[in-house]
Amino acid sequence: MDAIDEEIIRCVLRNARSTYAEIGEAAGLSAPAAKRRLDRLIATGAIRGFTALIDTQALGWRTEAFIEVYCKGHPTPAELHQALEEIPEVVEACTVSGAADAMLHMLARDIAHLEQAIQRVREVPVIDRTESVIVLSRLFNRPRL
Amino acid sequence: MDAIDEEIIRCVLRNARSTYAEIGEAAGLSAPAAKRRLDRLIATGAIRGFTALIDTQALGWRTEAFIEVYCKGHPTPAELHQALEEIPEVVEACTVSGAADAMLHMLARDIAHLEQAIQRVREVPVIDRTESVIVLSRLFNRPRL
DNA sequence: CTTGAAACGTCGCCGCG
DNA sequence: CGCGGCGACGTTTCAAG
Repeated sequence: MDAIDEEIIRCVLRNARSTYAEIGEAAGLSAPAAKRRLDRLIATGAIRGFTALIDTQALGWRTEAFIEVYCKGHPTPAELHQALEEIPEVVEACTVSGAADAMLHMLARDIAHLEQAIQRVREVPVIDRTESVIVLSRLFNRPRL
Repeated sequence: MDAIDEEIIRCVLRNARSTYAEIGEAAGLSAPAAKRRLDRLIATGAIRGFTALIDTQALGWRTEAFIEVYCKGHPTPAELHQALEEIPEVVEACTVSGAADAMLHMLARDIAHLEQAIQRVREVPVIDRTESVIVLSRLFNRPRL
């Protein structure tokens, strides 16, 4: 994990479909060397995968919300993980400090769909109640780093 | 935008570095046809780009937080956008319903770094105060859809 | 790092609905 | 006329030296 690896990460963060020659150029390496570095970053888990940035608006998923989750008792992170992963509208889930136990990021086609998905969250036995914050407009969403 | 395009999107969401032959196989198309579809999805903006999923833990960015932002007066989304985009630790920003005006998702190396970045957020003239929720553990983070 | 063979990206052309 | 398949050529990948 050195400056060259960071340069490679910056490159695939900007465009995951870069060729190894392009990655190598960005990092000052030949294409085969760039491939070995990238393969190693994937093998060690520093890079978890490659994905596309989808315009959810264009696909009709226009409704987004942050949901604060309050639990009954003290469920383990693993229990929450398992229960919430079953709900595809939950895009992101974290346990958090403060009054709430967890924070969810949810994505749905419309308000009706969101309501139905939140209903499924509330039906998780260990979850007591939720507090929703609806997203009005997404200002930006930066590729990390 | 039909079922074939959705299949292509699911494929590149799962692995943005898929070859056109793989994308085509997933969608029931030949490689050139898959490329034409993918190029069109990019051209129309349905696909905004391709990026890597980085294990931020492995790179020493271990501290994450959600920040509720309360503003003075009624700034436009554009004003907030411009001010917040200057702060690289702000990974995501949305205007929201409810008591707060905006919700930020921030990423930092450690608590000291986060504190310093939140300080910069507070120095934005239009921002009145912030409320931080520190992420304890990330349960999951799903590629959307 | 360089090499050479295999795989892939890319383009033009043609056929179909 | 848009859309998909096919074939061909230049480029990229990738393992061996």
